Amino acid sequence: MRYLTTLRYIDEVARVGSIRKAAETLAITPSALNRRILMFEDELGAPVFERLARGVRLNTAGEILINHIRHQMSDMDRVKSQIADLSGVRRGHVSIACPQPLLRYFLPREIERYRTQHPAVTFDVFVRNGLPAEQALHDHTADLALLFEPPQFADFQTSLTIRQPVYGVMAASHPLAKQKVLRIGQCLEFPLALPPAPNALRLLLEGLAARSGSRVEPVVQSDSYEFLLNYGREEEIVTFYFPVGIPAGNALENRVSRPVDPHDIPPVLLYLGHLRNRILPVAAARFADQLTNAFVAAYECD
Amino acid sequence: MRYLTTLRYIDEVARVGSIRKAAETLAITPSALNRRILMFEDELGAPVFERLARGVRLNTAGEILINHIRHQMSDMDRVKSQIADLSGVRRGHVSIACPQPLLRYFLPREIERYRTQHPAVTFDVFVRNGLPAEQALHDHTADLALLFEPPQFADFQTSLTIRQPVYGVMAASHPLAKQKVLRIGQCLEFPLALPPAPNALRLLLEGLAARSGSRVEPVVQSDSYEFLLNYGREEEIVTFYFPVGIPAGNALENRVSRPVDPHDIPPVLLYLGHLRNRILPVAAARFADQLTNAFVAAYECD
DNA sequence: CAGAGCGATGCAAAAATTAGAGCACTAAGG
DNA sequence: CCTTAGTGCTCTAATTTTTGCATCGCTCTG
Repeated sequence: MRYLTTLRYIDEVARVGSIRKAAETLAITPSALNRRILMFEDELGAPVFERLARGVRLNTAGEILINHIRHQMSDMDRVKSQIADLSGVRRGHVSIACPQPLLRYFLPREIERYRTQHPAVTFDVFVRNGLPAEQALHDHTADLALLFEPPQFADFQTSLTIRQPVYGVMAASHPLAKQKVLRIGQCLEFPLALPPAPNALRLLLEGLAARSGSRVEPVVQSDSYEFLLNYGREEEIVTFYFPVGIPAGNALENRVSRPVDPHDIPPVLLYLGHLRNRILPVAAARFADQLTNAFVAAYECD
Repeated sequence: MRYLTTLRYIDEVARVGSIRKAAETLAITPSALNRRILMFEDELGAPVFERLARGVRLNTAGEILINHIRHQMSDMDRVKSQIADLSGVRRGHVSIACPQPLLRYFLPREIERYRTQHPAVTFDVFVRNGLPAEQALHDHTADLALLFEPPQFADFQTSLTIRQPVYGVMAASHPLAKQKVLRIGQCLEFPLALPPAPNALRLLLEGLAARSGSRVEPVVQSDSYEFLLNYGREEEIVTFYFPVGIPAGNALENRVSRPVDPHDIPPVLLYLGHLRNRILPVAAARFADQLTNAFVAAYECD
């Protein structure tokens, strides 16, 4: 949209922190870009950027403005998709920030399902959990976010909470694999593979261990579940995972998953939500509906 | 704001219903205006106006768009006032739609009070009740609205409900003036001066009368409280009014007001609110706060 | 203290928007 | 059935706005 050019420029300058650099990616001369900004500030009646020796930075007014700008731009996208929607085909774009376990099978399946119905809708999927995911909503890089950690910001609007009991994952030959339900005490006796500290599950386990006087000392630590799940085919390693990451029929290749007794570890909560006060594009709203239905059908939700 | 020019033009065309007419008030050639619109529609990928023989009219896409445009424009105003606010002085503009009784003394007093603190803030006050008031919010002619009728549209966000017991108003020489509290049965025995039908109070009285088998037959009927209150200085007329319209100390010149027993007529509700999902300009939000405080201090509120 | 990097500015060139006149069409009125 | 007034649309030339280029002055860095 042509009339948003100036706003788009300002957004880019704010992101990059330099008029010259922004000018490059915008395929425009720094001089032209600079003038646009000066004019805009003049019209606004107040400067938007602080001029520093090494570039520019948003001042307080700029922060207010950039917020408005991003809101406005994504709102225009929504309007466009809503209008395109009138003519029959659903077009549009959905951008999602979510933690890794969703990427294993739940989200791919859901997106495929959605796209068979609406092939003109495109998707962006970012691996992000907790604060970064909320941040993505905030700067409009994502329409929807899923968090394992409880929302931190007031402008995260939770639309669904999904209870995710913790599952232990191990080799099929593992001694624990014979049991239907795992007790946490047993699990902790085996070598563990765990994600590092600011992770919801990790914190939960550490809290639990601390209460019983012991400590969680994983032998393998990684921020990639991909890695954790593929490690320990031979060792008697135990790791943990969530139902959303485990296909129906327990089909993790060469690994098996067993629920941990919920009395030992309470279910972790998965939050689905979006930016408060934001009207989602049609495609995103519909996809959120579909996700909600899928979650509700498969797990306990609120 | 320069970048909003096209949007402003489209808004005007939508209001006037003709490109040529809009061009006049916008001080521009119809040809230029027409091109802007065509270009915009082209960018958008869909027409916004239906072309009729006598002008243009928004189509469905246009309805969606115009809503976005108005929202966007008033949102920019808000941002501007918020930014101006940073530099110390509170500037801005507040636009209010409210029913007549508020204009008598409550609103003038409150606005004056607000303006002594923030002289750079200007006000628009429109006499409007019920649907027209909600409509004013909807097309962004008003930031705040007060209604005696319960809100009809889902996008009216009530921020305060004020209970307004009904008062009977009559000449000081009127027989009923001797009483502290009026019974509705007594009132209905005297000639009445009332507003016409779609009025909250009128409907209330008719409902009451119907239940007791009688009918309300006013001898004088007017949609102006101004008139109703000034009529009947000599006759034994009774009319009704609300506390918000009655100055402290009961200082209606030559008239007296007495509460009707609340068991006979339940208090009428006055709703203060704004458009849902709209972030109000600083000035409007602050003024709404002040109003709320004033209402809460003087009347029963929820 | 020199150099690199930055935003601001003056001026001419390029791109865009605009005005003016005229066209094609529709709906009413005689 | 024709006229007339009103509408949106289109073409070209004129005008306004925006851009690019070269350059300045400033501030940090090494």
